[in-house]
Amino acid sequence: MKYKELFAKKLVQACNGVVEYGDLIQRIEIPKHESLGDYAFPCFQLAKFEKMSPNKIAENLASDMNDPSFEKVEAVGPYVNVFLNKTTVASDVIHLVLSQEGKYGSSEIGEGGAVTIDLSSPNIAKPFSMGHLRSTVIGNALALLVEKVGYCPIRINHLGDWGTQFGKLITAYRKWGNEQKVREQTIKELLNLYILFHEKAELDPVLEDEGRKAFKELEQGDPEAVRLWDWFREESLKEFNRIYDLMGITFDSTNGEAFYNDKMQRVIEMLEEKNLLVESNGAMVVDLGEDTPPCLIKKKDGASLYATRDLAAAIYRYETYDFSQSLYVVGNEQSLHFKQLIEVLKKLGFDWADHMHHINFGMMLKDGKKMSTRKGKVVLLEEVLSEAIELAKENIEAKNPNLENKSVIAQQIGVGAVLFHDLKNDRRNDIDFSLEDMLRVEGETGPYVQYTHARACSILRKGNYQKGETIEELDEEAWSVVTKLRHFPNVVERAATEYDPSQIAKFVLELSRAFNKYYGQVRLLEENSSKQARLQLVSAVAIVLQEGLRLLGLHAPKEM
RNA sequence: GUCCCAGUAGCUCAGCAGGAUAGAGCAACAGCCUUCUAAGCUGUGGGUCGCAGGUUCGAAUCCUGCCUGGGACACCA
Repeated sequence: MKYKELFAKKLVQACNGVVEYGDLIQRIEIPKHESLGDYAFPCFQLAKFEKMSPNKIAENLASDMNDPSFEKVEAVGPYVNVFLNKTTVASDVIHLVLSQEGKYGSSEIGEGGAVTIDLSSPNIAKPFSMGHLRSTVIGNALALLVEKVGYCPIRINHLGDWGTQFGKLITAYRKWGNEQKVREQTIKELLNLYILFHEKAELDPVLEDEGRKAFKELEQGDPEAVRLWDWFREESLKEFNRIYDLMGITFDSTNGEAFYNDKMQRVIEMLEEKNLLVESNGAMVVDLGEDTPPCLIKKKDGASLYATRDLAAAIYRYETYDFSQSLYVVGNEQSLHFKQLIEVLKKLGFDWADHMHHINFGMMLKDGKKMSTRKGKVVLLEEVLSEAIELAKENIEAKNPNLENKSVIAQQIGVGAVLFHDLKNDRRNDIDFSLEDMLRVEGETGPYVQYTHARACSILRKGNYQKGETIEELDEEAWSVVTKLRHFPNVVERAATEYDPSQIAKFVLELSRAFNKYYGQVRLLEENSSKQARLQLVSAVAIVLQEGLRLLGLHAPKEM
């Protein structure tokens, strides 16, 4: 929609080019209150150029301006307020949505460039906790968003399947493990062993050394260690896939940390070649100057570290995918790590490191504190999802017992509640875990938006909606709905360029609120001359809600 | 100690490329289902925008300092 641009052009004309178009369009704002119009231009700055009061300037500008797209232009104090022509605009917007359907809001900003997205990345042999939910859900939404604006997303599940923790686990298994028990309940039993290890290690620090030694064996290919590792990995993946299926998330690659095991030597050689590797307290590090702590590359015992593997992974991704951007959806607490990673890559001469972005997010806290796997203080995602689905089922039984496909829809709603709860706020905020909040279905929630969509669909079914009618006139009450629909492409663009799915979440909430209000004020199915125009608006709302929900990874059932 | 992030209504949060009366949801209270799904809508009460300075015609928004909370800071990831 070009109405803002049109307003800016008219302003340039009205002030005889005293101020440039670029300056003007930047200052145009959307008034806080609908009663003040659709766009506003504050005249304070102009008052400095001309020797006139802002109020006077606003009056002059307003009187000089008219266009068929503008219903009214008026000066209110120091502002020029524009009211768009509702009939024209509503007709334009609704037709655009109805003709483009799911493509409405799409763009080609990305020019087909590849965007690798490192997301989810749970640790093998540990339960899939609420903490990993955030990375999974945010990463998936970003993949969908980035695709919407013309990039080609590549979802990489960088499994935590390597590292000293496996040495610890292998050590624990050798000491206290019971094969039978592990076969029966792999993850649960492995978690018990992991917790046990840390309990014992507090009393007997020698265990830590044993754990490190076991990892070293694994890294060097010791057959027995590798056998255990393979087994743990296999079983864990089975469990993770069950959860990913539930959430409808797939990956383009599940190359975890282990995949880079044979690619690290090359990185170390590159670092040596550039004389970047220095010895420090027995370890090998890259010095990053005063402001940044050095990046550890190799431990005293020669074993690799997280940074080493991530360097190899970054290079591998660049060489494999030739990405235009590389995103890492990883918690706040790893900010320093990514800063170091990017700096080391730059020291290696890789300019593309500038296109790597740490998409940080806040932690999932429990009672205001960090959850710790080591102490067994984790909330299991699968349990939360099951509860949410169960609750959705109960709601359906109570409210719409004749619904078909109850269990499918209950799953879509239950999962929707959990995902939306994670996405609706700025990703950088910490979230204190609250099952109650997560299961909520009223107010600012996923099910509220889904419900609104289902209601719109219901109207369309009952009203025998036909495509292709023209819009003569629409209710006054519909204007805020039309305005929301009109803004959708801008919201998509902003959400994508700022890596911020919450903007989509907020948008679908606002659209839902506007639509529900309209729905409450106007009897949409009343037989009169407005009916077809109304149904077209309802159809446009349903399309945009569905697309907004899709971008967040939620389903939009037609009935619920 | 150094660095990063946050502090807005009882609670959870929007708003923060400076602009017109600071907005939602939840919770509380009061209404609305013989008519389109009440997972909804309407109304009421509730705010020194952490504190103190500064920049500006104008600051919740930008700058500085302080307070409070959280996180990171070498062989975990």
